[in-house]
Amino acid sequence: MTVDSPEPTPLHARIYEVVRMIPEGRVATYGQIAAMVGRCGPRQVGTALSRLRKGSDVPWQRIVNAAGRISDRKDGGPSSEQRTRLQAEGVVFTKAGRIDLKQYALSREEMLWADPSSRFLGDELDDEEH
DNA sequence: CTGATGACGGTGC
DNA sequence: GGCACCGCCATCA
Repeated sequence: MTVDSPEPTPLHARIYEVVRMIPEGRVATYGQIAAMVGRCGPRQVGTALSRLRKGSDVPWQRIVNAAGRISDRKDGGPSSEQRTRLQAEGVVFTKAGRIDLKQYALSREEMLWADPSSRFLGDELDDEEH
């Protein structure tokens, strides 16, 4: 191949690895992924996902923004494919087109799966509804 | 190296 | 709940 393969940077590879840990039927916010990966902001997560190649095994549809909404893409609107794929996993959208993060997003405990040693949750545990 | 960009988040109103 | 601003930071031209 004469063309150089768009090999993901180490950071992006790490992000993909974390995203793959999200169970089917659940979601995570860009911020959560960033916290789990560490040393990167939410934007890097979005950038990494935007660079995914079609047919990748990364469940990119499970990443939504902090508002529980599907982020708009450069093209303009939100990805309809993302919504379809999430609904196929059982994720329910509200009438306003939003996902109840309290119900579907990863809990603090679940975020530890990525890296138990990391203390991205430096704060005290509050009483999470649900 | 410098500047622009982007699938974002927190805060304030 | 919604909107405007600013901050963040790896990537890319």
